[in-house]
Amino acid sequence: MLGNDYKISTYSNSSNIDLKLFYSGTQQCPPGHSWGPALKDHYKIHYIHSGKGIFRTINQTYTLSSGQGFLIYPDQISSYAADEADPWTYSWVAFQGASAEYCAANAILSVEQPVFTCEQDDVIRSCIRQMYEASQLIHASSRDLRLTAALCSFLAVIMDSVGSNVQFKRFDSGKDVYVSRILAYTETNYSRSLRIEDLANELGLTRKYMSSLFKEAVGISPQQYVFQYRLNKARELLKKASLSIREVAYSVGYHDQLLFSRMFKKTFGMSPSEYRNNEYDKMDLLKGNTHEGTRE
DNA sequence: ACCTGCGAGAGCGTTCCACA
DNA sequence: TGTGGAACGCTCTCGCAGGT
Repeated sequence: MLGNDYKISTYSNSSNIDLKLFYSGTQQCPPGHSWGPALKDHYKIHYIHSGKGIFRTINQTYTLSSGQGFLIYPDQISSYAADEADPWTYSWVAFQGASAEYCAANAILSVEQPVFTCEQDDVIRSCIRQMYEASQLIHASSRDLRLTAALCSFLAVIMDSVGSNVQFKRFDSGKDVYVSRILAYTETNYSRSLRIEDLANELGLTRKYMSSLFKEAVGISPQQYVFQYRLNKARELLKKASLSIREVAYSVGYHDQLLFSRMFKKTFGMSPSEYRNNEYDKMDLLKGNTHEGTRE
């Protein structure tokens, strides 16, 4: 798996909507091997085992070598290229889901700061190997759990490493503890009726002060965050044919399907059923035009 | 089963200001 | 610097009616 040859694995563990592993692999790149400039519709982390190369975003160019990595954000133009003299060997992991952004933020990565250093090459290799081995399992349910577990391990290794050498802002000051508690509370209570006032009481703050703290740290108000979190969850749930629109609405905290449809359309420009039909059309296209193992 | 339009009330964010 | 009270305007939520 991780020798000089490369193998590519594509997965379809659709049962975990919080964090979904798309594909992963390892490649010893030929000199000058490049990708982009282009967009991706998911998160993708590259980790460099050896050699050198360049990663470019819209604002920055990074020269990277072994022990470093970079995160490509969805819908952000980027490109990368292996060095002509000393091309890199890297592993990549592509993922998506409602928790993906949260994981990126916890790894102290951002669109402005997408590069990290991680000295745990062996552990990273082990995680990639686990993903590959899990993908070979026959039973879909246990395979999906193991794929997600391997992805979580991979992200945890990066979080640990980045967190240990970072000079950026972390959730450890008094204010940020409040913010992280608000985030956690939202993510565990989004499916039931959730009042900002109650949340403020829970934290022992006034609604006004809590909102200002949250907005200062996250950039949007608590209500907006809950709103976006619910609708992103709904989008994932709508991809499941077995759930009716009413059930999806109820699952993400909207006890009124009518209100849910209205909010969904306001946010995404189409009704929940239109969104679902679009997703099915996309899946039909993919089934007809692609084949396993060719995504990188 | 699902979507749209409308109106009313409740909840929320923001601003200004004050206090410890 | 951290916190909160009052007030105001905006947005969300809810309920109803009607259409596809």
